[in-house]
Amino acid sequence: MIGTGIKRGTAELAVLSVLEHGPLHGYEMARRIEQQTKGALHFTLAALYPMLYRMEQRRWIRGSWETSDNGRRRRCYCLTPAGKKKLSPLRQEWSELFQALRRLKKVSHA
Amino acid sequence: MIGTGIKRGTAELAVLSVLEHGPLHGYEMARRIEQQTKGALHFTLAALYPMLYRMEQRRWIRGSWETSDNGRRRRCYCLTPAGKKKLSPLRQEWSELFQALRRLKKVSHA
DNA sequence: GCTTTATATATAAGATTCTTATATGTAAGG
DNA sequence: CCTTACATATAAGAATCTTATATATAAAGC
Repeated sequence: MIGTGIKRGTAELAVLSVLEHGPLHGYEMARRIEQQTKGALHFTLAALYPMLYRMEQRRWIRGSWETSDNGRRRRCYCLTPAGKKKLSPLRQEWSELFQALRRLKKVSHA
Repeated sequence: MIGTGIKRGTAELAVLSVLEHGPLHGYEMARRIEQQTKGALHFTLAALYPMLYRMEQRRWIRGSWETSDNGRRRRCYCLTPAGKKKLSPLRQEWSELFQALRRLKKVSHA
């Protein structure tokens, strides 16, 4: 597993990525992210909920209260057009970061 | 450039990477990281110094005061054996994180 | 001589974010 | 019943980051 919780800063990308597939509520997001990364990424729920709130303030995602079949209330989030637009440059940014770190390794080995 | 400052959490890896090449002081570390990553990674010095202090507390690096040729005092840091040992698993961890994020993209596109 | 830029480190204040623990409540399985 | 899974949330404190400021020397330009 990657450290404890999720590596700082990668959480937003992970959330946007799973939401790209379709609307989800917090608990399920955490479950899928953990499952789809085979346990490599683990969300702490207490860190996830405030983060979803912040992302909603920024209008990257939009939440609405739903009542599921079994009567449980839950907050369902979907990507906004703005959030969708952020995804591509955000991935690009992370990709550049990785390359930069690799470059740093190579040079320091030279 | 990657956001402002350096992406959270990657700073430690960057510092250990440049120190692998040989001892350096803070200012020079920041300069080299920026240069070697072609400006992709930028250190804010006010964030760097406390971080070096923390890494020293953890015994990953060791600092000593030096007086350079031109009479300026500066704190020179080198990797400890413990720090060297951390480098490999730390790189592994980041590599796994990247793979996990890619996996998340693929699945969400499926 | 004076000013600016580069070198070099550091701290303070405030904002943000993370961790750990706790609270709440329903539903399903044993 | 009791435990686990579902589902969200907050509080307290720790850790970290940003912006601004302080200090001081040296080199370069004018």
